[in-house]
Amino acid sequence: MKATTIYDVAKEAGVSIATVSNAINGKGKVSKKKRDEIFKVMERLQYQPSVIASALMGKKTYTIGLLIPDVSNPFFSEIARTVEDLAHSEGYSVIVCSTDNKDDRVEKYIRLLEQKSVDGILIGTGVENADILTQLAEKSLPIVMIAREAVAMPVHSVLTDDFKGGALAAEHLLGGGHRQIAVLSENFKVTSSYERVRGFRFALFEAGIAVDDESIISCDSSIKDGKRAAAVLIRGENRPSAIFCCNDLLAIGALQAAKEAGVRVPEQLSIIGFDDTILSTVTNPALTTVAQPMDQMVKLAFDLLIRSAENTDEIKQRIVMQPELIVRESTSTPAN
Amino acid sequence: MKATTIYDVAKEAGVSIATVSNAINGKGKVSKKKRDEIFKVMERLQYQPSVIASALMGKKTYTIGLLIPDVSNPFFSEIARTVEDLAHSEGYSVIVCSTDNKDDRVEKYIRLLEQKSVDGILIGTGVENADILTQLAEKSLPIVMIAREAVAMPVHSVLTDDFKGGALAAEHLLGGGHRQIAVLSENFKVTSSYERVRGFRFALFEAGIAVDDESIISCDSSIKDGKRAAAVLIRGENRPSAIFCCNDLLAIGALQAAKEAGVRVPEQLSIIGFDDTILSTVTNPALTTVAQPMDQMVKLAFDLLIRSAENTDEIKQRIVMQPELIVRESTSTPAN
DNA sequence: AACGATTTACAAATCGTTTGCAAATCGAGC
DNA sequence: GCTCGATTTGCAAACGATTTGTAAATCGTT
Repeated sequence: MKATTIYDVAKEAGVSIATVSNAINGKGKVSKKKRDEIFKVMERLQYQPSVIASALMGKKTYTIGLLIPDVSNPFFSEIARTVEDLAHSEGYSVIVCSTDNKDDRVEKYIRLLEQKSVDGILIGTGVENADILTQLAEKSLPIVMIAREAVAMPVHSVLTDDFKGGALAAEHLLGGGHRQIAVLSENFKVTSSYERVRGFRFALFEAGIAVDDESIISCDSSIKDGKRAAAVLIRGENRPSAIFCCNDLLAIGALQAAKEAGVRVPEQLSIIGFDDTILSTVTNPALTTVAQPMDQMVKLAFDLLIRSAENTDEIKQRIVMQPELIVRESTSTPAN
Repeated sequence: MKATTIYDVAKEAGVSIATVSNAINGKGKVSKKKRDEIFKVMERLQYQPSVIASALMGKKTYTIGLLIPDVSNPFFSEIARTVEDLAHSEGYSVIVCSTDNKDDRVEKYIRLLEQKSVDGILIGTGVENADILTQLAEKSLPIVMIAREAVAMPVHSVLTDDFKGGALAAEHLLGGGHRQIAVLSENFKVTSSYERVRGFRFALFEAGIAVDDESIISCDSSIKDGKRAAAVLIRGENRPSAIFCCNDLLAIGALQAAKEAGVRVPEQLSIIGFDDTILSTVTNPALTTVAQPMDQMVKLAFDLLIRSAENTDEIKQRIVMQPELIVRESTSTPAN
């Protein structure tokens, strides 16, 4: 059975389609009597305007895209959920795209979203070449980067002060008396991780502590890889008394490596994560970590996205939020 | 700058739009010479056909909807990721909708997806009234339920034998010598949970063990609620030696309640979960749980969805998969 | 009753595709 | 060179909405 169209409603209500359209959108004047009649018919026929057709006439599609590395990663699935709630409350739907941080996927998905005429794209994954974003900007497709740096790109962005976050972690460890400290990082191409490590090292440097390069390991962002990398750190000849991990996944890997090696956390080894995902509350010991105010960030980013749909060529904003240290159980003063 | 349309390509290539369309879709015959010319122009102009316009002509939108209770819940975010990968590999995008198990949301989101002319909907959340599904079936909008029962509904479904899963958990606990057993369940309106509990109790019944009603608690599906509910069980006068939780979230709540009450898991209390999410590998002790073969299930469901788009009014299938017990560290023989 | 001033309703054009059918082109056979 | 199928191409009508300009209906005044 075909869906009912505006023609069916018009015929049934004895008016023209223009009048039905006006009644629905509250545009031109429609007498109360006809309007009531039209709504009654719409109700009876279960009429629902086709978003497709009205999008073709240049109206919005009420759909936005969300680009993230991986929805099944708790950090991003929490973002996705917040985006979704915000979006739905304003009548939008969201198409989720997991890029696995692969550049070609980023590009492919952006093209796809463009073809589908989304009203905007929220990007929470790294973007290599600014070209594609410039093209979209020219087509005035709103884009907002979230939790990722976007230097020299024609887009709004809202992110955390990752450098500061790294420093926060360093200060906490320093305060606990740690001197032998290692770092577990995601691939340095991920700017947020790079900044975190930079901030971390800077704070240590200021305190007169050096981190030798062998104690900084970078690997893929997964529990498994974190575990493997942490294992070599732990088995190494001068085992660190603390490990700073660029995200919670890596920190959990480290926790597992420690457990397997029989070293107790936090008594023999302190571990600190980043992101404050649900995972960090679930481990035992619970993970000390650095939190980003994600809900606020997402809200800001979403508003920016929707607003910039109306108000294009406005100056691109770069909003940076402050991270916060969340002390739980995985860190302490070193035993020695 | 406006996007390039099929007209631009046609004019530039010196042919009609019909020919361009044919060249793209490989429909009517187009001479090699013109086809090459057309593709060259498309390349040069960066032409991308508008999905909107072609959808209006009755073609597919290459978009599907995914209805789940909550993307930020690891069980569902893992499903979402699998769906997404499958979808993208076939050129589809997926709109994710979190329903929080609220009936009105389910209905609202389905209507929304319908308006947007998605090619199909994958439902992983409970649906109260079959009416709405019947309507969609009449409009021949393909629907597949996943991990949820759909009795008397005109849709395909692929799910786990939850009854069996519950029994598996019971047998494991029984094998460990437990006799004093409690159950932590999600709201019984969630059919999968209901079945799990039913299967669990049945297996105990067959072994001659009874679970008194006070030892079966149902609450919202979250760590916090699980913790609260488990706490009363643990503090109760005759503390169980084992708790069967209908999903991993509740099990983690139980784990936390135990930790807080100072009872050791699994020495003093065994806890078993359900779903085998990433969370169950992260806790300490790692969670014994019942796994559903989600990847397979999602693949099956997706294929059913896409295939039933072509082949409508085919008989509705109900595929049921077998659950598997995953023994980790949170269960053991009771201490007494 | 007739007038202009307002409302209200409508017909037609438009958005960017697909598609059935007619027109044009082509190659081959005589 | 002409005719006849076969093959390519293009025209024009959808698809389901929005929007604009204009005609018709309504209203209040005199």
